[in-house]
Amino acid sequence: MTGSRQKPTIYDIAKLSGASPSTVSAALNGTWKARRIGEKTAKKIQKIATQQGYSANLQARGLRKARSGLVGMILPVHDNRFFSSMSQSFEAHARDRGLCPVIASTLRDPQEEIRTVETLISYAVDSLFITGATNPDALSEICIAANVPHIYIDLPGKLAPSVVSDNHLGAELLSRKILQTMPKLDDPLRGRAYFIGGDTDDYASARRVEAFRKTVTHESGDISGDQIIACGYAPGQATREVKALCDRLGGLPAGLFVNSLTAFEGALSYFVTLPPQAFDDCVIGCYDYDPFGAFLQFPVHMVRQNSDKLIARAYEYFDAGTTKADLIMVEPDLIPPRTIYKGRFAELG
Amino acid sequence: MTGSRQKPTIYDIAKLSGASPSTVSAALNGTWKARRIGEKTAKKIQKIATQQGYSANLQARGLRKARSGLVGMILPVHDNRFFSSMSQSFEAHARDRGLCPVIASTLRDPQEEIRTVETLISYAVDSLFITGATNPDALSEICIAANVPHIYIDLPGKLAPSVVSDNHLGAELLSRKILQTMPKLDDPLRGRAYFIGGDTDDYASARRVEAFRKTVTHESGDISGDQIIACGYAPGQATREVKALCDRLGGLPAGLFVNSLTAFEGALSYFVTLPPQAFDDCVIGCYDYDPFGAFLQFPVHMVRQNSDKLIARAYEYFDAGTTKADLIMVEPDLIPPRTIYKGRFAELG
DNA sequence: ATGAAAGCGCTAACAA
DNA sequence: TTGTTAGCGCTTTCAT
Repeated sequence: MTGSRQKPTIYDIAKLSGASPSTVSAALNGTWKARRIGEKTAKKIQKIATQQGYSANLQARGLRKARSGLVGMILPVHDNRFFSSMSQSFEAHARDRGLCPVIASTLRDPQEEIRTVETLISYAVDSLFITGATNPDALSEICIAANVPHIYIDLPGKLAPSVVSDNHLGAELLSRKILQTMPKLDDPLRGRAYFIGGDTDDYASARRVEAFRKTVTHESGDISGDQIIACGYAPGQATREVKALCDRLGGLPAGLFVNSLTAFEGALSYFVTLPPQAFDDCVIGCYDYDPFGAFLQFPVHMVRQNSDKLIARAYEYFDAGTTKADLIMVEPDLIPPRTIYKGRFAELG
Repeated sequence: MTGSRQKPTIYDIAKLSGASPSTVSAALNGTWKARRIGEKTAKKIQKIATQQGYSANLQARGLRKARSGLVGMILPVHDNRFFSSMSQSFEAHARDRGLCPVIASTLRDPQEEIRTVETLISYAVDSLFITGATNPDALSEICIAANVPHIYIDLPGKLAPSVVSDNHLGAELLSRKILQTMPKLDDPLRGRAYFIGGDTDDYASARRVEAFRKTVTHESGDISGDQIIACGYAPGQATREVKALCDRLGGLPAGLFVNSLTAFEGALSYFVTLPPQAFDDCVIGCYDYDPFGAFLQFPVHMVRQNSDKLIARAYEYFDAGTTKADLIMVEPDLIPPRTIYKGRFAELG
């Protein structure tokens, strides 16, 4: 069994090459030119290292240099289109910078968020990306105490820079699209646009409601309180509310702004009970994107939060080395019905 | 600026408490009972540590103990329902064991897979979960050389234990369901079941085709080669092939076994061009699950690979400390049409 | 152009 | 019951 041999260290390579450990170290970590090691020495050492299957112990290096080469990200769940595409981007950008990404989900549990941030800090992550935190400021305090640069994605923190999707703009685009393309109906109540789903305590939803309000008021002169049904994100609740709305109106409204994929799923489970022609005089929009939206029996406008752009901006912020707490806005994309979006990683299944 | 202070070490705590570093170490890492440290000493130290905001430097611990407390997983992409739910399970199980999960995607690039495995090994991961590898054996060699326990998920490796979804069983269940519920049509060609999508070079698909073959032969006495259209996973290709098939048959076949979500997406982009009644005499099944399948205008049976079970079995294997290279089979679930599956993390958006 | 040696923060013998 | 000490593998002055 040769398989159980230990991994070689710089001391092993030093012995084999006749050079000292520090020379080996320099030869192998790229600093040899700066350290004025002879080219032939360096090459020789590198050759031996390769032969021996040497690779640096990154824990040891991290310990010595007090930076690990790890970048951390915390998010609520992996199992979600938005967050998983963030992971994908986060990772790609980390690789571009020679860093090793560590992504952890916290299940929207404040305790878990704190524990996770502490764990990542214990592994000496060089910086931390935080998304979907329930209590940003508590996390910032921990990071600040540990001297770890951090940035919030999609949800602003007061104590650190943040990159957020421009919810107001996205909702405005979607609202306007709905209002401008929806049919004129005789029934005044059915002829209006309705906003469904989400929680106005939530930063993102509050901004979207605000934009919906503004746009509807702008286009139709006024808006009534019952046009906004912020019934939370749970699919079941959305199902009930959409059904109640349609029962009240005697049919689908002319316009429907659905404020999240989960609410959309809920609405859909009511929609499948409807005949196809029920959708003839209704324009539907969904804030959030899922490719399957393209395959429904009725067209639906979707807003796609550009996760890659959010992540890219965050990295750029760190690259720039700026230090003041900024709020960086990223515009979302309005996706026309029946569009199958091809993203950066679209060809991979 | 108190924020820029360094993190306290056991030496700081030692000074403050009057105890020695090793006593502090034991008091703070839980080994103090075994080390026969007095309870009051331990408590005092712990109190001071908390006050000082101490947390262990896990790199240093890892270096000393030669195990990092990290568990690695590599997968092709994050941005995929199956893999992201694997991530979710992988992480939950890691947490249960007090380990820190590091998940890396390799974009189905053999070079990237190797680089990533090497990186994770350099961080001294305690074990490695590998899924969707293009060249398992090469990765095993690296892991074996570095003495890192590893396990393959969903794709068997020859040199290490593997937990795989029982593709044969899943395909058999789905095939049987399709065959037993599909309508009897007068047209003999339309009256058959067809298999579309996937690549027979691929381990999983090969097993599925095998099961489809067997089941069809068993139920209808024989099978013709043109019932199997393994046209790859690309949506575009599936669109073309489904369209060609329907053109040839003069309508949808009585049964259609679609062999992946991506192929299904492709089929759907043809289906949206069809009138709803086109689906009246066609039973559709899809190997792989997406909740949006529940919202289509026609019913579709889906097979859900139970990612949580795959991961759980893999962890159990390590827990058991067994060493021989096993092949562990996990049965997938057949999901009836219009079912919105509620998983372990279903309530989290 | 290269080597010797200290030390990053922690744990684990071994002493006491 | 607790302290002393060596050393995990690496980087980095400081010498030479």
